[in-house]
Formats: sequence, C-alpha cells, structure tokens
Amino acid sequence: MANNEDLFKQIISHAKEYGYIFPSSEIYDGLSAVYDYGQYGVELKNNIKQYWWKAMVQFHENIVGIDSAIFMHPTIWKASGHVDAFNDPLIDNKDSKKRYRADVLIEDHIQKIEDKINKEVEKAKKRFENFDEAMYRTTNARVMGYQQQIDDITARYADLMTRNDLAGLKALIEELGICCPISGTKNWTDVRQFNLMFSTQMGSVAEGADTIYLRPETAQGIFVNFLNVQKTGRMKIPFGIAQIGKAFRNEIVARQFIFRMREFEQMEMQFFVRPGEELKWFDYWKKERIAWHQSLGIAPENYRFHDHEKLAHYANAATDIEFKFPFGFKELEGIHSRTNYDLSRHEEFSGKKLRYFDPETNESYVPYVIETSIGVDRMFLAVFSDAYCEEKLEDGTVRVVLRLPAKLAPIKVAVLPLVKKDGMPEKAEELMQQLQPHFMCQCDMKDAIGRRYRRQDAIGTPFCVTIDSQTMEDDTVTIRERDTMQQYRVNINELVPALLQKLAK
RNA sequence: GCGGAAGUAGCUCAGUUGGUAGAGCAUAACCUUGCCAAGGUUAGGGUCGCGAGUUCGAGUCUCGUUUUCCGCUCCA
Repeated sequence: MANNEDLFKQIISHAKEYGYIFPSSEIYDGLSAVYDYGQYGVELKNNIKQYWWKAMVQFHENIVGIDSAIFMHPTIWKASGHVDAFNDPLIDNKDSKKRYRADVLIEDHIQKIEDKINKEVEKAKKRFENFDEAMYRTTNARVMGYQQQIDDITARYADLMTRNDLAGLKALIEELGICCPISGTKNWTDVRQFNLMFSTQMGSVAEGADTIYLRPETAQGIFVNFLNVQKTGRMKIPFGIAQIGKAFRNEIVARQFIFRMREFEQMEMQFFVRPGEELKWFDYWKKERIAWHQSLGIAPENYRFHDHEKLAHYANAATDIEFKFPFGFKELEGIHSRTNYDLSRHEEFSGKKLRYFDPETNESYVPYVIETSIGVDRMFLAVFSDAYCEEKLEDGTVRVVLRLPAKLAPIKVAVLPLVKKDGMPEKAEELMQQLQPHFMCQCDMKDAIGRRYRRQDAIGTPFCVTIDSQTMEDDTVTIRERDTMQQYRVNINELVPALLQKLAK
C-alpha cells in the first residue's frame, strides 16, 4: 500500500515536471483541488476527447453531438432535482468526527420525546383496564408537558429551516442538549450548508439579478435540446445525443489529484429508446463502452463493472466501469438506465410536450434513456497512471517511460539529428515540414542522442526519427520505437505512410 | 469538516545546540563527441509556502494560516 502511495506521488510529480498538469494559481499558493493542464497535458486531453467523439459520433450514424451552454434556465435544476437535493444543513461532532444532518438530529430528538409519551401511555394501559388513550393524553400533566415541548421545538425548528438560520439551528441543538450518539458529547461544530451547485448572478446585481447555476452535469443540456435535435436532425428512435463539456460541483471534499475536482469535464451520451427496450440497450452500451476502453490496449484486468444495488429513484439499472487507479478501483464511467424521468420532468416543468411519434408502432411516447457518462479528467488520470513506468533495463539502469497509447500521445514523432553538423540540422528542418501536416512533432538537437531518446520516453513520444550520416547519402532514416527501443530504417518518402500505419493500430 | 504527515531551486533532497542558504539531476550558452540519460567550461534560478511572535539574530523555536498527500466523512 505504501508503495502505491509512493507511486501515486511519483506520477503527480512526473505530471508536473514534464508539463502535463500544474496546480492552479501556483504562484499564489494554489487553489484547492484545481489543476491546469500544461503543454503536453492539453494535447493528451484533447486526444482523449477526440478519440471518444469519433467512437461515439463518427462511428454511429444514429448519434449526433451538441455543445450546450454552461448557463441554463434555473428551472432546469428544479426539474432535474438538483435544487432540492444536497441542500442539507450539516453539523460535525468534534469528538467522534461524525457528521450529521442538523435537521435529522432535531427530528430524532423530537422522536425521543414522542417515545416518552408513548411510554407513559403504555404504563397507564397496564394500570387501567378500560383506558381511553385520548383522554389520558389530554389530562395527564406530564404528557401535556412533553407535547408542549414538541410543539415548541417543532415551531422553532420549522421557522429556522424556512429562514435558513444556521446559527439558530446550532443554538437549538445546544439548548436541547443533544448528544452525539457515538461519542456522547455535545462538542459540535457550526452548522454548515452544503450546496452541490455553484451559483452566480446574471444581469445587473443592483436591479435584482437572477441567480443562475453553473451546471453540475452536462446531461440536462442534452435533454432540453431533445426536440430540437430530433426534429432538425430527423432522428429516428433509437438515437443518441453526445456532448463534451465542463461541469461544476461544490464537493465537500475534493481530492486525489485530478480524480475529484470541483471543476471537471464530462463526456456524455444520452441514448433515446422505445419504452420497454431500455434494458436491452443498457446491455448494448455496457458492451460498447468496455470495448472502447479495451481498444486502447490497457490491460483488461484494470477494468471491472460495479453494478449498483441501490438505484436512484429514476433509474432501473445502473453500473459503473471502475478502473484500477494507484489508490484502488474507483469509478471511471457510469452507465445508467434513467427511464423517462428526465424528459417527463421537463415536460412537467416547461409545459412543453417532449414526445416522439413512433411510425412503426403508431404511438406517441416519452422516450426512455440510457446514459453513458465518463469523466475526461478521470480518463486522463487512468491513461496517465497506467502509462507511467520505471523500467529496469538489461544494463541495470532505469528509464522512466510513459507508455501512452500511441494514438493518444501528445507528441507522435521526434526528429533527432544525430549530430549538429554536416547538414543534419537542415535535413531535420526539412523533415519537420514533411511531418507537421500529419503529426504533432518535435525536433531536438541538444545533448547526446541517448539522452534525447530518454527525454521523449518521459513525455511518451512513441516514435523517434533519427537522421544520421547515412541519411545524407541515401535519404533513409531510422525509426526508433518507444516501447521496444528497437530501430529500423525506412526511406524518407515512406516515413509518413509508415508512421500513419503504426498509429492506426 | 476532523485527525495524521509534509511544504527549502524545475525534480529529489541536505542544512549541526538558532548565526542572513547547499548538493545531485534538470535548464541555457559555447566547445567536444555521437545510437540509448553521467565529457569540459560558464551561466541563470530560492525574500526556505504565507503571516505574526520570541530573540541582538529564525530555514531552525512558538502560534496562526494556506497548500498537498493519507485515514475518516461526503459523494445523482
């Protein structure tokens, strides 16, 4: 386990040292759990997005893409359920380190008083044979006292909740002497409100601007455009809408490098199907998505499915594709059968019909939805951490190599003149111009050739093209492969096709 | 949010009982060489995470704060 921690730290260091990922605002001491992608990071990230987009949109005739805005009408988040969820007042006990919902603590306390009343009633029942519970409740002073307490607390509690008075909630908890069930102490932190969504103001604040939210998921941008895309794209069910974009969640704890960030990027596809056929398509997308992951050549044992036992109220099937990160198996992608919940809710809140007339069945219905949703940053971390390798060579030395899938590598080809003379630099420039239209490439003339190979290994460049004295005679160069360190010679004219063929694999 | 550990050059780290910062690698220039990281010469780069306090004097001691990692917690 300690080794995995060290490995993770080395991966983070490597990401910074070689221009993949930097802490955000670093010269100002950083901003918690926010990261910037550097010169190679952005290439890798773009390549991941492009690889996904091609697999989903280009290779499926019935899937189209959109790019919806981050700002959306506030009612959308009421319809989606995001406004009501995650709006709980939370409080921690400092001794047991346990976190509770403040409203639940108070309700439990009320329940305890209620229990006392019931106890009194039970006792009385034992004593009197023809006992009238209602009468007892109204006449017994002790019970009336309890009932008064409940009424008082309930009234105050309701008032505090509607006014969102967090300090008042804490005061009430302290006043009632509520103890932590685990530590038994009353050592509480302040009550804090956690809202999942970031909000901001649109329009002039002075004139009473509207609060709008930064989207916590990209999915809703697809649902609200369902009719637009279906009609203008003449889409027939089953069909899908794909989108890549930023989303924002004000997580209580955001950690583990780029695994959980408050600003992150998603690649989502919502697939609209006929009601009753959703589970068939759920299975179809499970297979499609895992095949996509495995097409990158990452070891299959690093992936596993994790089926949800507890389903969200709108879902009738859900699974995660988990990846073996350096800190263990964690969710990388979610595949959910969301029923017709989202579209139905938007029908309800917008008053617009979101239906599809199915010419095959002559029926009009709200389509069911299968969602595939993968985090770009998580995919980046999966690819990057899987690629990082400290390889022991035969001569006993170690080389650090990023075994990135070649099609995702930021730099595909490095052009390396063996020496900085005899016309080789000029030849290298010529070669660069030949390669640039096809590949991200780099030319490096500094230091010994071996060191230059290692530099390219460290950033994951799959191919190095070396110009030597023989090149000057017969226009052949050597291609050196990152993973095997093997070299072979090709004619300059065959270089581009040869590399393209290698990258297509 | 609670607890633990840490923060000194791009990276990895040293820095004595307190006396105003060092190494290796990396980077840049020039020379030499040339097929798997280690040649030579030279140069650049640090208000020691930030802010107070103690002290004649703080990288070092005290307090606060911030960032990162780990555990708990949370996780539509």
